[in-house]
Formats: sequence, structure tokens, C-alpha cells
Amino acid sequence: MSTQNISQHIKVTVDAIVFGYNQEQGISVLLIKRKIEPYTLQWALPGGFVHDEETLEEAAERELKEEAGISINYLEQLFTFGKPDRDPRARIISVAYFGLVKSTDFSLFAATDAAEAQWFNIYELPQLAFDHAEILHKAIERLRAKITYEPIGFELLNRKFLFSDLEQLYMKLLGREIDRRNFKRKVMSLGLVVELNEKAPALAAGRPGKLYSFDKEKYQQLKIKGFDLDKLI
Amino acid sequence: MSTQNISQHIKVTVDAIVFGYNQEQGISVLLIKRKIEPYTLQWALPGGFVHDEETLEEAAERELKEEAGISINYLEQLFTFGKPDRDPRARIISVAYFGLVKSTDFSLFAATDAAEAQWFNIYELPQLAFDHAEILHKAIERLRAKITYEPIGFELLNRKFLFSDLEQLYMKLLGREIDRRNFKRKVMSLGLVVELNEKAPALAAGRPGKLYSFDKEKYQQLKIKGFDLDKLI
DNA sequence: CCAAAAGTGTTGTGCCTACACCCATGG
DNA sequence: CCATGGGTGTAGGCACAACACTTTTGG
Repeated sequence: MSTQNISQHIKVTVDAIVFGYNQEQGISVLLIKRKIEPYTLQWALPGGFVHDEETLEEAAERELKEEAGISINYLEQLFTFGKPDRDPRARIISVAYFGLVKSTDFSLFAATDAAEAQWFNIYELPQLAFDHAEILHKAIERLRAKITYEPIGFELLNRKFLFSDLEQLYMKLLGREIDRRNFKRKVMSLGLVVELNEKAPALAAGRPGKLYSFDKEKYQQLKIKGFDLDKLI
Repeated sequence: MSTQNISQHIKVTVDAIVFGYNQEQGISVLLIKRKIEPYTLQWALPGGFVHDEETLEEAAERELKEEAGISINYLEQLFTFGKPDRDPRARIISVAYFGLVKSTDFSLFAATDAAEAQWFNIYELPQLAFDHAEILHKAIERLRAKITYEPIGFELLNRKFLFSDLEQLYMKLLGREIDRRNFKRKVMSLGLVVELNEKAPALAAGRPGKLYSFDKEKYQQLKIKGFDLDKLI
């Protein structure tokens, strides 16, 4: 680093892209309605300035809690956006973080002021402030890539789920049909999903399915030692 | 973004991790010797403060030219490092960029003041300033991952090369033997490498090999439409 | 003629894909 | 009994891994 003490007028923000999933709404992303200039009343990703003594990830977690009332255990750094004119106020670079939440957190969230934070289906997005459309686009790409080599369902599904839930999550995200038999065989061969001895209550017509859940231990183990399983789909 | 005008004392730098390759030195990374506080005379990644009107990538390119005299066409963003205490002077976050250069650029580089910038084999690194060891570690991981799904040789080898050069590059990077016959078949099936009608001069004992080169057009095409070829190795 | 490196084919195995019918329940 | 969704097996093809001998040159 060449380190003359340059006077630099750059500020640093974080933005958080949080994806959620449930049966009705499909794959959604959390947005907030801006209450201040610029882009007042437009939808934007939750985020804000990094404080002097916190890490970037902590900043993203804090902003999520402040602006949307949700706590996320695990955020992954996505990309840093730094074009000089991406914010009309000043030179502001933004480090984007990426997270997944269970569908059970949806209801939790509905408790907060619905006008200021909301889930949007990723295929039906409003106009977004700043370069947030670009950021979100990149996040969706990453999500789609991730799902092919990591069992993402763990973060997105309820603790107990039907196999068809997992199928549908994958189909919605990939935007195409997948073969149920092949998919199940592959997923089960990973040993991450275990069959429970419970049947789901039959919600509609049709044969009720068994419940499944993720084997958290195995999941963590594999995540740590960096499982490079062949493409899942 | 919650956007009270917070007074923020964070500065932004970029650091560049440039990998090169040649037969003798193997896979190397470019480091510079710091001439100012802190960490004076220690080796560090080239980099420095982002200017107010340039993009992050431009900043990385500029610093590489200033500090090491090399021009790189393509840099890829690696990660942003932002722990509050990673720099003893102040809160400084660093956006790390990642690049590859041909071995022919090595000689070019030797022309500049050798004391201040140097290539180091990635398996024989000196102590590094700041958290640069961590940054470099992450870059090497990325390089290793990249090589399994992208034909990286294009950036690292000379325009014309022996097939054994490509083999050895992969073996050095992966740290294990690969089967020459299977490797060649796979690489050729991608259609990115073409056989030239030239023989290389025989440098040592042994049968001289044919020369090969990358088909730049096809390479660019595939890179653009995001080829998700199955794992190469 | 010997050492060193380049070049080259085949076979088996396992994984992936494609594909269709029966089962359990609610209405 | 019908509609709805859940559950399951198999056969063929393809890509990958394993494997060794011949050719060309320099010394």
C-alpha cells in the first residue's frame, strides 16, 4: 500500500439481501421503504453506514435488526459495489451481504410495521433505489448457483418438511421441472436429510406425505470441511 | 439504508493479488516491500487508497502500475476485508482484487527496481504486513477452486505452450498427480485448446512436443455466456 | 544405445437420466 | 369413486478413472 495520508471522502455502507421462502409466496426478498432522502418512499435493500467499531458483518446484522426487526445468524459476503456515482449524495461504497431465513420467520416478521419492511417475490420486484436492482440481481445469481452445489434448504425450510417442499423450492429457484425420483435419490444419498417417523397432516386431497428433516450435525460437518459434492441438480 | 449523516472515520483501500506462473518458479504471487510506516520493510500485497473519482477496480489497476509497473487487463473482485483492527493506523477496509498474468510478463517486470517488488512462490512466502497473509490465503483457495471449473491456463501460460506445460501448471496448483491421457482428452474436448503445426525446440533430452495454443474466440464466447462445464479435473 | 519426455486407446464401472404405475387419503 | 398428491425401480448411455507401451529426440 502506498500510504501518504490521502484525504479521502468515501463512506462505507453495508446492504443485506435476505431471501426467505414459503409455500404461498415462493422465494422472496426482504425490502424496506425508505423514509429519508434520497429515493424517499422507494423500496430498497435494508442497510446503512458501518459504525467505526463494528465489523462489516456486524453492521449488516445490526441494520437488519433495526430496519426490519429480524435476526440472522449467518450472513455471507456477496460483493462490494463501488462505482463513484452509485449514490447521489457522495462517494459511498457498499459491501453487500447475503442471507437466508426459514419460512417460519415470516409470521414473526409480520408483527412489525408492515408499511416499512416487506417481502417481495423475486420475480415481482418493485423499482429499487440506488443500484439495488443490480445488487439484487447478483444475489439471485449467487443463490441460484449455490443451490446446485449446496443443500440450501436447511436455511429456507421449516425444521420438518415434506419432500415435496424441497422439490418445489428447487423447482421455483431453478425455474424448471426436476425429476422427483432422481432428485430424491440424490438428496438422500448425501445423508443430510433424514426421514422421520411422522406423517404430515393431510392439508388437501391426496396422500399425506412423510416428514423429513435435515441432519444438522452432518450438515455442519460437511460445511466445515468444505464438501465438494458433485452438482446436486 | 438508514441515512442520518453519520460522521464515519473509515478509509477504503484496494489490494491486488496477482498470480503468475513459469516453469522454474512455479506459481508465484507479486509482493512489494513497504517503504513507509507501518510495517516498514515488510512484504505486502500491492495496493493503496482508493481515489475519490475512480472505481475500485481502477484503483487496483492504478496501484499495480504505480507500485509494480505491471498492467493487468482483467481483475476479479475477491473479498472485502473489514475487521476494525486490521490496520493499526485507523479503521481501513480493503477490497481485494485478484488477477492472473502470463509468464512472459515476468521478464518485463524484472526491469523495474527489484528491491521493491518481487515474485514469491506461493509455497514459500515471507511474513506479510497487516492481514495480508489471510487475504492471500483466501486468494489461493479461490485460484485452486477456479482451476477446476475454468480453463485458467489462458492467462497464465505463454501464447504457445506444450501440453506438458498445462499439465504441470495444473499439477503444481492442485498439488497432486493427474493422468496425462485423461487430462488431455478432457481439455481437448472443450475445444478451447488447438494444436499448432509447429514443434517446440527440444530443450533437453526427450522427444520434443508439439505446440498448442488457446482459441481466444471460443474462450471469450464461453466466458461471456457463463459456461458451466463439468469439473475439469 | 540409453535416458528422457511426448504421444496415444481401450475397457470397466458407476452415475446420471429418462421414464410410468400404484398407494393413501379427503371430499 | 374420483381427484389429488406421495411414493417407488429399472434399464441404457455416457463420462470418468485406471491402466502401459511406443516414438522421437539428445547425449
